[in-house]
Amino acid sequence: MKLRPGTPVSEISLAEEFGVSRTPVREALQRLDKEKLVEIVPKSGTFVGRIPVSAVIEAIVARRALEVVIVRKAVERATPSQVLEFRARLERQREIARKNDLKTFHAEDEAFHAAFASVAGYPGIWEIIRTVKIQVDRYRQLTLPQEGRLDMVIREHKEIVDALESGDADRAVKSMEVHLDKLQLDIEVFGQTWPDYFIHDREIEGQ
Amino acid sequence: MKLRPGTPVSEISLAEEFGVSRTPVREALQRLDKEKLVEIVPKSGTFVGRIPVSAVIEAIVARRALEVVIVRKAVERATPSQVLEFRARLERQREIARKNDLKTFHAEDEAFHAAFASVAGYPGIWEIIRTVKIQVDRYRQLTLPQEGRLDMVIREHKEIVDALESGDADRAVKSMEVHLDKLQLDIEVFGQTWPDYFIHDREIEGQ
DNA sequence: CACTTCTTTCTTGTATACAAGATATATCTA
DNA sequence: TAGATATATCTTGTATACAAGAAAGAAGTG
Repeated sequence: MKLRPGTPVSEISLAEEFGVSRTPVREALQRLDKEKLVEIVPKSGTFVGRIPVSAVIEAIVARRALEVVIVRKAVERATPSQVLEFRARLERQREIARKNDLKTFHAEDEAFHAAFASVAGYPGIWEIIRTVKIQVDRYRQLTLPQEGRLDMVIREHKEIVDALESGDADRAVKSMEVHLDKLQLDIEVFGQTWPDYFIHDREIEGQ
Repeated sequence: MKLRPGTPVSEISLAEEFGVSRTPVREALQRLDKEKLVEIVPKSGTFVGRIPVSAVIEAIVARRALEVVIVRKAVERATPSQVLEFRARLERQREIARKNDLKTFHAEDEAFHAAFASVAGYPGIWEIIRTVKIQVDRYRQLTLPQEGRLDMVIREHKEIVDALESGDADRAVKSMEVHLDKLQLDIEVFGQTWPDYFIHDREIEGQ
């Protein structure tokens, strides 16, 4: 994890680093504040955002619900060429997994899911998912990557693509649910291990 | 509709109106820009956002998916006192409907749905719904309120609460789906009637 | 030594001046 | 008059100066 939650990030130091004034830095930080990636405390300082535990839980729930809708629509609209593109993606994932390149694999995984949203004609819904996913990804960066996880993910992806190709919407939805349910890890326990990195419901003010 | 889409809203005029400088106005406008409520064109001007047709369609789909999750969880977690609060809300809605106070009714309707999210323990998901809902609400302000619509809404609300009270999650979900499906109006036709108020997919750039 | 109080220094919040591009207007030219 | 061109004026983008509060440190006090 590059920047530990709670680490101060002052506007002026960022401005100097990027060679610009405080104004554009401020605007960028305000956007990040809204996405809960930083916490701006008036007259005090700006800090790398702690991960709101409840947000992670809700993000997983929300993502699941939205991806189910996406995959159902994708089955309805997918063309044969698009199905073949998914096959290509699966093969690419296998190649990346062989090299054990986690960073690239994560990017390709995200592209895989984004592709379903694109096929479904729901780019806006993917945008929502991408937003809530950020906190989940941040959380997952703290967990150790499990042995054989990549191959498991690819098998689940393949099952979804198989269902897509067969045109079986219910099966595709079921596969997607199975795939996404793997994200439900023991967050509460984890939040107690690195308490400073997380923020619990009670601490959240306003809004 | 108070401000017609496309109407220019300059930073300096807003600053004078509120008696502050451009800086805080800019920050507010940037937030609105992200929510697609205004469109900031660099070096040109800021305008009241046109309603992205595709966003409205996707918003309805996304909201439906998320509210289904919410209502299912709400049935699971609702306490008797919370059920009674919903009964009180229904009665209040009837009172407002009798006065034909559309503005208040809309606020109460939103509070009704927000209450389910609260009971479900998903305030963050409601925040997502609230965000996507904005464009839908803006669109609906352009449609004429239909005769007897309020009574219909209340009946649908009552059906959801009845299901909640009986603890029948599937029935509650079904009722919510029926309720929300009423939002699916003929958007495409409408977008052609007032073309300037809307923005179609092709016109959207970047982001 | 422990505690309180005051001062200094840091942070973000706001106002303002200037830069740069887009757009509308006026002017020139055929 | 019609069109093209140049100018003026508008907009947002950026830099900087100052204000106000928070936080950390120093100094005083028991």
